[in-house]
Amino acid sequence: MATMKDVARRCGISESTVSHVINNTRPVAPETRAKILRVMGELNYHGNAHARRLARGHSDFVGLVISDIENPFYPGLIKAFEGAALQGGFDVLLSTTRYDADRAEAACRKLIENRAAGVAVMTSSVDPKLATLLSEAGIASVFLDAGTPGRRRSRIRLDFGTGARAAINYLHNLGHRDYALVAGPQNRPSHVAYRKAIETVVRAHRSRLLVVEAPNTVAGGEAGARDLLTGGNLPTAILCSSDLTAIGVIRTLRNAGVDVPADASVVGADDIPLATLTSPSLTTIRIPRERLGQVAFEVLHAMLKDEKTSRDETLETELAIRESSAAPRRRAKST
Amino acid sequence: MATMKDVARRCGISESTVSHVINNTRPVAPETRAKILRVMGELNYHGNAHARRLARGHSDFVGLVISDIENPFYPGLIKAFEGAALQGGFDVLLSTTRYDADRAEAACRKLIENRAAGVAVMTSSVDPKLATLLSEAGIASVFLDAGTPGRRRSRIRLDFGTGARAAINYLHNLGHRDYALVAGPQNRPSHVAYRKAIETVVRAHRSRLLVVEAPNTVAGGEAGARDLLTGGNLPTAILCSSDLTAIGVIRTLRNAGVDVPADASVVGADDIPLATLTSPSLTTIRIPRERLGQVAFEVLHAMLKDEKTSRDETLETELAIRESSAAPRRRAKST
DNA sequence: GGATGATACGCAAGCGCTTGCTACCAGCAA
DNA sequence: TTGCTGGTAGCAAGCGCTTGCGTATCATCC
Repeated sequence: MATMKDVARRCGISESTVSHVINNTRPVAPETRAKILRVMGELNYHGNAHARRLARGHSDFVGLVISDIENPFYPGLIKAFEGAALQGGFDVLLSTTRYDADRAEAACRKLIENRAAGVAVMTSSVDPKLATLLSEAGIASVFLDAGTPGRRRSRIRLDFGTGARAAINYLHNLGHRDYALVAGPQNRPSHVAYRKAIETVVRAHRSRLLVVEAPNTVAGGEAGARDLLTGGNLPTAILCSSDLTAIGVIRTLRNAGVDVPADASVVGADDIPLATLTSPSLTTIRIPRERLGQVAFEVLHAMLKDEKTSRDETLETELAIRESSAAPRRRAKST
Repeated sequence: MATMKDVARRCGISESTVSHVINNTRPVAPETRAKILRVMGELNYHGNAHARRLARGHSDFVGLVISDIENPFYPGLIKAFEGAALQGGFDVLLSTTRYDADRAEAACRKLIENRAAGVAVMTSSVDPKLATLLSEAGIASVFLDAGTPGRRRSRIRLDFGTGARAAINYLHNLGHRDYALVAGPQNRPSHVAYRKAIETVVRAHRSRLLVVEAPNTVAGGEAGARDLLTGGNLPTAILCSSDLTAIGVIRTLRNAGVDVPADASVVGADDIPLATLTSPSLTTIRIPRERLGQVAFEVLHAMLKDEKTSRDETLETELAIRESSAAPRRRAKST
């Protein structure tokens, strides 16, 4: 494969001029430039990114670490992050952890070895070790709902409170007083935060809240719903840790002869694309994943421009009202 | 950031020995090795991937080019490809084209500049230019349903025939004789192939087939269904170019008072994850996307091991039977 | 007519690693 | 003693590019 030296030789000029033409980094006589460009075509020259990055001493990579690309929450986030990165002149290096701490660490090491300019860790739970690892390598990083901002390290938090308040207010106005929460695994910070938000708001409304815990999947939702059904006295409104859980809940309720939303309202979380496609479509607490991806990059970018910067952003969740919620049949519509 | 030279100096030995310890590429005395390892820890040393790749003259990157990560067809493919690549000791560089030819070309250039060992182009349509570009750069490549295999270039084809035959046989046995196809945009090779497969099989059964064309989306399915409804005499079985289309079709039919599957059976294509989650869940012609991802890497891998190799694989589609199909109500169950 | 700026380019020292070649030192057989 | 061999490790030439510094040329201006 042709190198810059080949091009230079064939043009009868020095490598540096070729380099300057390629990078537009100092003026070059039009004829010289034209000749270089022509010869580059003739030799089918393609720059060597490794050599360039080595010589420059830094790369244009930003890392994005996620849990699992098959989790419908991520594609939108990735797309937004990638879009912002591309626009900012960066390439993204994507790593998946599959919810495995070792893989997460390996991913970070890989990013360090690639001298990524910055790394966004958007996994559902993060080992604090990672933050240290990246910090010690002097790489700017941003974490989702984890760690504390500091030197070259930022954080983005999801405020479940806004969405939770909107949801409970909405349900309350419909006449609901009796809630259940199918909470996700309580070893994931986001699920803890979500649960806490719901509990706080429900308590403020002096309503009842029954909490069951279940994996963050359709099957988990089914299991959670079975738990609720066997408990007797099904709450009229069921909040879920994710949309997948909500789908499982709805399916199980319907199979048990419970109509959704007439007998029970079900509210999901995330607002994954499929939430609009199910029937009934899902009322859900929306996590702004596109915004999250975009902000993640912006935060990194800001940290790159100013070494001292560190940010602590908060993104609000909101309620998307669709068909899976309605006024309860069992209960009167006033306090 | 500490370099190999720093480590070597601090150990009082040469760089080459450090390198050999890191790569396990020649025996080193145990004490020396231990010392090096210790010092690497002390200095917080992380190898420089750029320098390594430059020195080695090749990278361990394989490229994966896809259309749009938000298309639910891709995540499973990506995951399988990545899994296989990781196992094979490669890192994957993911690029998305957003269905844009310019971006596709830019992606390939980027991969060339990164001296990717191989590139899998799994976009829904590919510009032949890309194949040339990669070939001329001497990079092994594999394309989905495009181009012809050749020097350092392979192909994977989807055989829609198997799935189409299974679907029509199944529907025929249920008593269907009157079909519609909501075909995707006929400028995409895969949609052309799919349509052709369906047409061939239906003709062999001497049944009727009405074809309408619509975008490959939920909205497209809705439009397609409206076309069918206004045509009067709705066919009893409707095949769709994708699962999203099928969802749109079902939704529109139901809104028009047509019961699925009692009045009309609807069959999707792809078998995206959500196909099991809708109600009714989707009978669909399954594209083995995990297998596709895995085979794509294997084909590349084979080409890397043997420069002369070129492969032409065919992957069969199959029928996944779920709730959106049943015997037609309108028509007797015999010929 | 020499000083002065532009303008256009070459030189060469890296960037941090890999790797073929060579060197040294036992230990041992001839 | 000489010559091998096996175990260790150093030397130095790259890999292909970037970039600070320096130089040559030439029109311009008192």
